[in-house]
Amino acid sequence: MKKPSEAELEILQLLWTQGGSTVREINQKLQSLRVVGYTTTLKTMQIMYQKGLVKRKAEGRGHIYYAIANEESTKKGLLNEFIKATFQGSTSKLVMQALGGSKTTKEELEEIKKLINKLENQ
Amino acid sequence: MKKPSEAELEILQLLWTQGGSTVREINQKLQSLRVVGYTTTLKTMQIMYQKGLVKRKAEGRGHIYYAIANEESTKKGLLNEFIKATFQGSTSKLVMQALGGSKTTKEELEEIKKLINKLENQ
DNA sequence: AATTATCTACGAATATAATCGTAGTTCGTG
DNA sequence: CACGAACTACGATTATATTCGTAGATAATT
Repeated sequence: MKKPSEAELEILQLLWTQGGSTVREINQKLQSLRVVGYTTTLKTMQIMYQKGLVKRKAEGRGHIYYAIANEESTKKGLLNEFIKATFQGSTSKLVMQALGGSKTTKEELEEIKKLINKLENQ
Repeated sequence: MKKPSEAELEILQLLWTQGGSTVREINQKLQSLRVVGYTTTLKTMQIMYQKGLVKRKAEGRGHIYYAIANEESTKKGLLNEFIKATFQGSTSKLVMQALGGSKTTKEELEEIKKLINKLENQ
C-alpha cells in the first residue's frame, strides 16, 4: 500500500470519520478549513483511486468513495516511518519528546500510564 | 526556519552528532547506508545553505558545514507538524499509538513513566 | 611543468505533489 | 426538447525534492 501524501491523508481522515462520501461532500468539509477548488479535490481523489488508497461505488451520476486501508494500520505505518527518519527509530525518544514540553492533560497522562502498566505486565 | 526535507534531515542528524563536517565526510557517512553521488550531497548541502539550515566556514579548498538550528527544537517542530497532520493534534493519541504495538523495552517504559510522574507533580 | 585529485558552482533531468481550467456527459426541470 | 446544474476525465501549470553531469578552479603529486 502506497504512502498517502499530506493532502491525501487529510481526505483519508475525513473518509475514516465520515464513512463513504462523494467528492462534493469531501470538498465541502475541506472548504470549511481552507480554500480549495472542487476539481482539485476531485483530481486528488482520482489519483488516490489509481494508487489504490480508496475504492469507489457508482451512485447516480457520480461516485461514493471509501478508504481502503484502515485508520490504525495506516497511521502506524506513517508513525514508524516518522520515528525512523526523525528519532533514529527510537520510539521512546519520540514519546519523551512528545510528552516533554506539551500541554497534555492529567487525564491523558493517566491513560498513558495505564497503558504502560498494562504493557509491563505482559 | 524552513522545514528540512527528508534528505536534508538525514544530513542534519549527521551534523548534530558529528559536529562540523565537510561535504566529503557527510557523503562518506551516507555512502555507508546507501548509494549517493558526491555532487548529490554537495548540491543538497548547498541548498541547505541557501535555506539557512546550515552555516559554513571556509577551510582550505572547501568548507566545513554546521547545523544552525539545534536538534531538539527542530525535532519538536517536525513532531508538532506530524501530530497535527496525522493525529488531529492529539499528543496522547500519538503516544498511545507509538507505545501500543511496539517493542519498547521495560527500561524505556520505566523512563517514560518517570517523566509522566514528574509532569503530573508540576 | 604537467597530471591528477579535490572542491565548488551551475544547470539539467526526473519525479511527485498540488492546483485548477476546460470539455464533455448525464440528469432534472421548465 | 432545451437549459442549467452536477459530475467526470484530461491535461497543463507550478512548486519542491532529488539526482547527477560538466566545467572550472585550486592544490598536491610526480
